[in-house]
Amino acid sequence: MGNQKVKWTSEEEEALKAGVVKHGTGKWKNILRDPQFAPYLTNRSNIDLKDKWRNMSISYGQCSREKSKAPRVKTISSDALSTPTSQNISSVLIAEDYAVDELSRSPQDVRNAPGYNAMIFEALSSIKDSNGSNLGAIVGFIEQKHEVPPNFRRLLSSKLRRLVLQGKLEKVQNCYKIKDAALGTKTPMPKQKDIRLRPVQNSGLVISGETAEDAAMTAAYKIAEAENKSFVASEAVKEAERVLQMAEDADSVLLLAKDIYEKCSRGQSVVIA
DNA sequence: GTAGGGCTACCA
DNA sequence: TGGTAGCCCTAC
Repeated sequence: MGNQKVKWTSEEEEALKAGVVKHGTGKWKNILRDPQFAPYLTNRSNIDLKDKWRNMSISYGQCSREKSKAPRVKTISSDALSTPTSQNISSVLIAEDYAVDELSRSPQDVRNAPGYNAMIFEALSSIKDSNGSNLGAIVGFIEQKHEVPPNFRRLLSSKLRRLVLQGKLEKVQNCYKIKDAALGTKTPMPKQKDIRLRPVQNSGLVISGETAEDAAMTAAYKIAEAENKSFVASEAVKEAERVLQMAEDADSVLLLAKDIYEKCSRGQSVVIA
């Protein structure tokens, strides 16, 4: 509201990245004091550096499907980076390669997330706390049922505020609850049992007791949920295949070691290429 | 001094 | 409407 936002220049970003490589994450003051980077960061505070690094990290780890297995810049410990070695720096470079890979994804990939409104209503109606549910509880509930992006908490916070402004949710202290007026009207919690399709002449199907908008939203929610489950299942299969492959590799190595041991114990010489 | 959450301008 | 990013506040 009126506060001018100053975009980070590429020079500033490069200086920040290099500063993190040299000093480690969380050493924002040190980076600012470093004469190597200070000239590029004169307009930035240590808080700015922290926020920018957070945003960069979130952007790099954006795709939820990779979050459990791919290296993320944010996961590099500050201890490891505080004493920069070639190995540490290479970790950063690997992370940056990953970042480039992530950034090359279409923004559309990121935006094809399931309907958050539906998830929020689902969580609030399931938790059923008369005092409402706080952000953590809602995030926890949704995380249990859906794959969520790394920055989901921030997204959800924005979404909740918007719903409060729209009068669909009520915020009491730090807890959110569904406004009574919102219950049973628009943006309902999609429940399968509430959707009853009945055939009519000429037009195929209509939905009893619901508007077309409600039905569309419910359908979209269900599709998104199904796609989510399908994706999670396919990832689980891939992971299982990877583990199986690793087990087979380990077996091979074990057999080879056993073979070498037996030959050695018989006094034979073993040449390893 | 830093981390994390919230707010909000801005973009697609 | 969904999402991003910069700034601010507060707790530790």
